[in-house]
Amino acid sequence: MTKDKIIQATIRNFAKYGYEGASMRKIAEEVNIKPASIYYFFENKQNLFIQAIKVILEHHFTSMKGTFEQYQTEKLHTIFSELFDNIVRHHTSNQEETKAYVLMVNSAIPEIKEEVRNYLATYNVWLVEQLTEEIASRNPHLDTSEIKEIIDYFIFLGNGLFWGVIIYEKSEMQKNLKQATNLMNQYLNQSLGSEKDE
Amino acid sequence: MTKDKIIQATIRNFAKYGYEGASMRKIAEEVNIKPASIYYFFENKQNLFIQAIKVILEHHFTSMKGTFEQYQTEKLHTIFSELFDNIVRHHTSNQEETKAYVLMVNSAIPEIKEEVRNYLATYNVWLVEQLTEEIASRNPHLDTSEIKEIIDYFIFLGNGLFWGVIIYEKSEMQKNLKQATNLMNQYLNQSLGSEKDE
Amino acid sequence: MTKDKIIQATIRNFAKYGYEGASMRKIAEEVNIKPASIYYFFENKQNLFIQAIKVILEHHFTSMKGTFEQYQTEKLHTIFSELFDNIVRHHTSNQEETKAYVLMVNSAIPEIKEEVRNYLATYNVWLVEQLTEEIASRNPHLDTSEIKEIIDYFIFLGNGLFWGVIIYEKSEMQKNLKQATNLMNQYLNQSLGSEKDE
Amino acid sequence: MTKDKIIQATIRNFAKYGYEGASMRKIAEEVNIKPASIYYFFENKQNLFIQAIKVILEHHFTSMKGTFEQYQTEKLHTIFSELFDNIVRHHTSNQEETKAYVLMVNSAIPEIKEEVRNYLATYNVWLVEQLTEEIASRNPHLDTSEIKEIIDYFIFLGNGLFWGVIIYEKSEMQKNLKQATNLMNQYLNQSLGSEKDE
DNA sequence: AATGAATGAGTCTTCATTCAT
DNA sequence: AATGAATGAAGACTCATTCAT
Repeated sequence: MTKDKIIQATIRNFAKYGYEGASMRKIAEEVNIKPASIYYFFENKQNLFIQAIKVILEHHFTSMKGTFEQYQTEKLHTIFSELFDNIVRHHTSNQEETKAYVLMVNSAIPEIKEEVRNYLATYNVWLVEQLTEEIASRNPHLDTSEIKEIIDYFIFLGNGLFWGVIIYEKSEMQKNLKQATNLMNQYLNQSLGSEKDE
Repeated sequence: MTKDKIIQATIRNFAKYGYEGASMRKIAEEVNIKPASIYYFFENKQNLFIQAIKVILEHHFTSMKGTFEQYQTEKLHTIFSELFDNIVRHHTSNQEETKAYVLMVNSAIPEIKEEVRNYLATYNVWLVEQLTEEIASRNPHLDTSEIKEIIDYFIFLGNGLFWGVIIYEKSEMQKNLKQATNLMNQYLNQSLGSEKDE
Repeated sequence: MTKDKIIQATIRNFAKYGYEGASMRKIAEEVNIKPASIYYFFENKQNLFIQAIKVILEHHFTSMKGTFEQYQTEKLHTIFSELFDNIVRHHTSNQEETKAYVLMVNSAIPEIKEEVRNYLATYNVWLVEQLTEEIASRNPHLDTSEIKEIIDYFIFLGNGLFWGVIIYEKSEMQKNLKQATNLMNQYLNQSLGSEKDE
Repeated sequence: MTKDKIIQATIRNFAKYGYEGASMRKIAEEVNIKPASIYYFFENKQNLFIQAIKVILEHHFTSMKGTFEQYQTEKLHTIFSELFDNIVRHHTSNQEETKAYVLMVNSAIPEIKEEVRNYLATYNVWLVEQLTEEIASRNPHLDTSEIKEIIDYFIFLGNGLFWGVIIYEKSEMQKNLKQATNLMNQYLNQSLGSEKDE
């Protein structure tokens, strides 16, 4: 479908050139249509880019949610480790979306920045909710703030992984992945005491 | 000096709008000169931006080097903790340079990307050299690969801090800073065995 | 009927934006159809506008003719006064058509200008013929050129009324209407001598 | 000077094609520069047209004021007759400005319409003030409302002349001019009684 | 050291129009 | 009778850059 192809080309061009650097002409060229035709599907450039962004963010959410649901019943160490793994996997295999995401985060277009910041907030809420439940059910003795701290460490390590994907080659990320997992396990073990977390 | 003012305006505009989004006209406006005047000091747009980038990277290097030299003689835990602290301090108090840096890393302009990648490599070599020396002198029993592993963990945690500065408010970074320090200390303690590192 | 609705929307848009400023898209929007659908009824933009113009001019002619026939048998003063009244009434209650008319008169589209100039000429001939007959029958002693002069004064005062409708509010036109009538009566009385005009 | 030439070309194009029909490219062509160069002198299209309009209106005011001052000391009949003469002379010898003026009066661009409406109001105030003084000084027995009525008749007849310039050829306007003068004199004589107005 | 004037190339966008359905 | 999809041409405007002064 033409509309989808336009979105995909927009993501590619956004990642490569940024919002201002990307041009309707180049996007059209990649879809093998004329620039004017884009305006049949999208109101204007900003609108097109916002819709492209929504696709990227939904894709990210779907990916993380899928992983979470798949490993929900495993032990905590596994859940965290698999989530780390998915962060790296998702972003390395969707490098353009990831680069676009980095550009969006500080976009000069308020609507774009807003869109991403909102997503980040929503995603965070979801993540905290899900993880809180899994941690609490496995460790009834932990209070809310202790649980929140564990999650915060997880998120912090996830940030390290994310930025790694941006500056390192895909192949180098295995090392980072192992580091994140090690540090998280180490922290978990200490934090949960000597008990097993099941 | 006009030339410096142009560089500073360029950094601000680069951070805000990216390379393509930044315009000679706006930069000139901020310096209270006419666009044509910029060409007295800089060959062209690309050249101007490359020189601005050099200023940013040198500034970063100076900052990190300063911290390193200041705490070089302290114990390892302190060195790492102070370096983390400086990462956060430098980037939060130079947000525009930091945002510009994020844009440069994947710039569509090869010369810009190259410039940053080269710096990153150089900086890394310097960091590894310095840290290797300090770690080795304090832990003669560690072999090269063990030392390298410690440094890698440090860098990984530094990446988490860096990305945090981009997406969180300045005030939230203290939590991240503590997390990085904790994890590093924990790792160091385990990695260096039960011995003191002095 | 769709075709009529298109014509009406065209008149509205012509009045508001002029020929070049009016767009097929906006016209279609006002009729709740798609631009492509207009082409089922009209060959192209110019054709559509010419047909809209014809509607405006026919409407004007019908209006003036109606008034003339209604008061044909009255005394001259009344005929002129009622015609003035109708000029004001017709144009104030069809402001869009009137504004469109003003734009047409000097349109850059030769076909449009032509259409209106032809109408103006035809209308003038009709008016002169009708008025000549009525004046002559009531004043057998007047020769052709004397009659023509009376008509010319009437037309001149009508022009003043017409332009008044364009630049003044509807409410202000009563004053103008009275002025035209006064001046015409005054002129008629002097021109026809002290005799009654019946 | 380039800027002036642009203004003149703008007036010509505005008169011929209207605001939307006139294009920066055509204007530039007539001045033998490139469209981009216009933007060195004028912020944008609207701004350019507003400045062109100001030139037209100032020109009109200068013209009317000049005539008024020249004949100020003559008897009333002469003043009115010369003002009529100047209305016709000014508008026939500046047909493009006059046509532009007609388009402005109902422009879809609020700023343009506003500009002209403001001028019309200001001009009217000036005219009424000047004429009031001259009429009053020559006819001390007239009260304000009687004076105002005379002026209103003058303005009404002026409107008829103005619209005549738009729809008739220059050569036909002599007849209109004579009609306006006759009607005004006739009205003046009746209005001022049988007395001389000096 | 700075700029007024100018421009070619390119930006996003709108427009009238077409044509298969 | 109507439209979804598409486009060539043109619109206003911006941009980096030049060059004489």
